Amino acid sequence: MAGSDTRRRILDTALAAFGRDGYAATSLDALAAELGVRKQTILYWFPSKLDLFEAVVDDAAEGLADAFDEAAAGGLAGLDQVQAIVDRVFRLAVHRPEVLGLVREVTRPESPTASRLGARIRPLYDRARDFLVREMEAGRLRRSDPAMLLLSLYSAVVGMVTELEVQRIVGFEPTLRSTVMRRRELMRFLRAALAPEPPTPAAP
Amino acid sequence: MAGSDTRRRILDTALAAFGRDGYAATSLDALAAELGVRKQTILYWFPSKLDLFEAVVDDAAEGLADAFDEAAAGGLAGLDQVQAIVDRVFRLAVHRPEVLGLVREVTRPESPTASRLGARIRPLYDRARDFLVREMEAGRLRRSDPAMLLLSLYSAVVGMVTELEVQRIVGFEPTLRSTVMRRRELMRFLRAALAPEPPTPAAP
DNA sequence: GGCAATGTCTACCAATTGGTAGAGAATTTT
DNA sequence: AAAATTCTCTACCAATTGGTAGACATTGCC
Repeated sequence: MAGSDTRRRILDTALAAFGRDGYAATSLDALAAELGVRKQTILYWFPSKLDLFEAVVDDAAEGLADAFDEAAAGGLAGLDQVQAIVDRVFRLAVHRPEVLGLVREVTRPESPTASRLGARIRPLYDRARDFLVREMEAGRLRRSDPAMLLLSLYSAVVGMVTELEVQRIVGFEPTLRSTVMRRRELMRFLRAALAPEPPTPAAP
Repeated sequence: MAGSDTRRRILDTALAAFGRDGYAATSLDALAAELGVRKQTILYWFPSKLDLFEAVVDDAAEGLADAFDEAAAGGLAGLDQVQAIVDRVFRLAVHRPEVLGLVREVTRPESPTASRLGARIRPLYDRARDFLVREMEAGRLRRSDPAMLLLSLYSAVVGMVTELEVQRIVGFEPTLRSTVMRRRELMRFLRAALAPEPPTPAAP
């Protein structure tokens, strides 16, 4: 069963390449060269480039779901749970940046694979939404439209994690240290935005 | 001077195409067909595809700078100024979504044009940073690392504006109405995160 | 009218693309 | 050991890619 190992290696390398360079800029030949294998071997395991891409998307979605499951397993509440998820996504971003790069690639307007990722991610979205509603009703998070809030969170987290180049432009070399700082600052930002309103302080 | 009009049309169409489909997925032939012209006409005005792309990036950077200038011209302070800029970026995103799509394309890891956009955007960044520092010192914005804060803002705004597909996945059809809602919700988010701390309310 | 500059075109080209056909190992099954 | 299955390979291919060379038209200038 050395073959199934090949399949796994193709998926991993393809995820990295698609996530880094995008679908169009990744050629099967280049991928094969990186794998030390012929292009036809790839086409044996995946009948076409698009099929490969879809398999990669499924694979990445699974990875994301696992990460979320792990972060949600602690059964935390309110901002602590939010923090746990942010931490987990950051960790994913550090040692597998391709995954989030791929998300960015798939969520391109008019991408035919978008709905595929959507279907895989939908359960995560529903769970997150339910969580937010519950926590808002319990008064542990500030009240607001949960769907909108999720978009804000998604944008802030993925953006912060993904836009490495923007950070470089702005003068942050993405070291491990700066990543820790980024995560801390992001959490401060999120805490400020999400903390329940204080019980109407006396007017100044 | 019909030629200079052609040049302009090429830039506009290329911006739309690069911003929508990305650099690699945009072929000169397709671009030419969309323009009703032969590929060689494009190569007459821009010596190579990369040259065209760089010109497009410069063009987009100019558009962004103009938008910021316009939003900053009012000389507002604190959250009002932030809101004015967010409004302006949203307006840009509604009637020229390609521009932000291009930003996303350029800020891909290892993109050779990233530094180009960076150089063009740098003055904007410096101005924004100065503004934030000033407003924090004046007590009109919550104190925090201005560079980090800018990244948070950038991520939240661009993310919210760009990730149309994510929104579709999540069930938001991007109508004009929903865009207004998104902007409102984002501003609520930002206000909560940026408003100066209230003068320590009495402990509950 | 002649002439030079400008702009768009036709005709190619070499390289690369995703993909097909099928040979030849290696491994498993019988 | 023979046969069948599984896997990777070589050999091609048609289409598309970015780009070159140069003909042809149009325009403004003298």
